[in-house]
Amino acid sequence: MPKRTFHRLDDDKKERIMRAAIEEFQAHGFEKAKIETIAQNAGVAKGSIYQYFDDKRELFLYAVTWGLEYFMKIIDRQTPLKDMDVYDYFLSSGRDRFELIKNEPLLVAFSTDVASGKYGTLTQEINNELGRVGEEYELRLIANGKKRGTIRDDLDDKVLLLFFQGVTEKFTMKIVEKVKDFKVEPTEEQFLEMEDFMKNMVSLLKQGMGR
Amino acid sequence: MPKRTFHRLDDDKKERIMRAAIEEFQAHGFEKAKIETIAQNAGVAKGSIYQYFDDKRELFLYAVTWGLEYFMKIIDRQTPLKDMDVYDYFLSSGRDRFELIKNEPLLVAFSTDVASGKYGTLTQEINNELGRVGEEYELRLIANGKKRGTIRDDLDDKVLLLFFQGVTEKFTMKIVEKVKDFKVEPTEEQFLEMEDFMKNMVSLLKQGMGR
DNA sequence: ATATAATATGACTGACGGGTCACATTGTAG
DNA sequence: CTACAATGTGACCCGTCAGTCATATTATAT
Repeated sequence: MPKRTFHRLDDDKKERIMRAAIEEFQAHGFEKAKIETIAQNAGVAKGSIYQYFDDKRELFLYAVTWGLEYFMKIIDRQTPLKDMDVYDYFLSSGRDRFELIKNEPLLVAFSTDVASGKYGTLTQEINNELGRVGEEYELRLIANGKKRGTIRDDLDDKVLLLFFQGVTEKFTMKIVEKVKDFKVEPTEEQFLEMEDFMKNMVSLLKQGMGR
Repeated sequence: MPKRTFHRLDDDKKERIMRAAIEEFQAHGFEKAKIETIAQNAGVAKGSIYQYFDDKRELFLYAVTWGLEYFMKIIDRQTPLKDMDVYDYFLSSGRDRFELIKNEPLLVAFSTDVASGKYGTLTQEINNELGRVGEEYELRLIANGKKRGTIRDDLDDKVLLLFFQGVTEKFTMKIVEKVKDFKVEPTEEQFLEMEDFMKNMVSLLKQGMGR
């Protein structure tokens, strides 16, 4: 969707522009984000931005997909998408996720906002597609769990999915929030705290809060 | 926060203005919402809006609190805030909540968006205050549950709170979404479906998804 | 009925920023 | 080195709309 000219840029410049864009959109939202500021922070002229993208909307949309693809690459490298048990889903990739949030807090925060629908109709298509893909994978996790007998089979998959999503999203948000407080390098202690947090979440997923 | 002039208006006019504002903000977001449109839909002149409010921001902020107070009145009338069991929390007030969403879909959707942080820094203060109040009540529910022995006591209240919020928020959102599909008056059948949905949620809260 | 205050109105203004464009700079081919 | 294409640049243009204000209307007081 960006123009040919953008693709011909060296990777450094491309990345500088995308990060500047994401930073600006994340800080001020779509409407109040200024192209001028993005250009300045990326070290290019305002006019150049329009050599690369038709308009603000396109720049934004590409920033979203750029961020997603960036994650895809990392996540694919980290956690092979084997069919695993729901309860292992987060635990197994806990350290990786923690690293990702720690190393790319801006990208994670931006993507979280996009996913939560903060950009309204702008990202509707992307969200639909993304939701579909995510759901597909999670539904497979649930189906697997039912087969293995680790998930109760008296409830509809859709209901279980909602439950699973509700819990995991909320906990992920909490972690993102926590990581923001790490002014410097997080300690091993902080990681252990996070791991404990994850274990509690999994325990709640599994056993619920009843007694 | 609105000017004296606004408070002197008859209730009809006040309500017309607030609903027009909420409709516009909900449809287009803060930045793209036009004062002119709000004025027209409320049947007043644009200049009049500025007799009532200092600026757009104030109008928006008051619309948020107006919506909340509107809810407070209804909810207070419906569900007396007695100390009840967590698991009864939603079930007991299910029909009332359903009615509310059915009768005031716009207000519910707007408030949901505000609560989910869709308006960014604009509503930060309100959200903080609201979050504090809500959490206080929910923590009391959790503490009660622990005392009664209906909630496991091996986990931190904060963790249980997160779990509870994650599940209930997601399910509430789903209901809001479903209600939007009722083009006309919802049937008893639809209500029963909703009730069943609630029961499943409570069951998941209680027992989790493990087997 | 007249004066005065309060409120209603919509044409107008000014700021803002997305997008353009004429010109400058750099890259490439012959 | 020259010509031509591709890319870079930022001053400028122009639509939009929040907010103003001079004037009209309505309410209140005497």
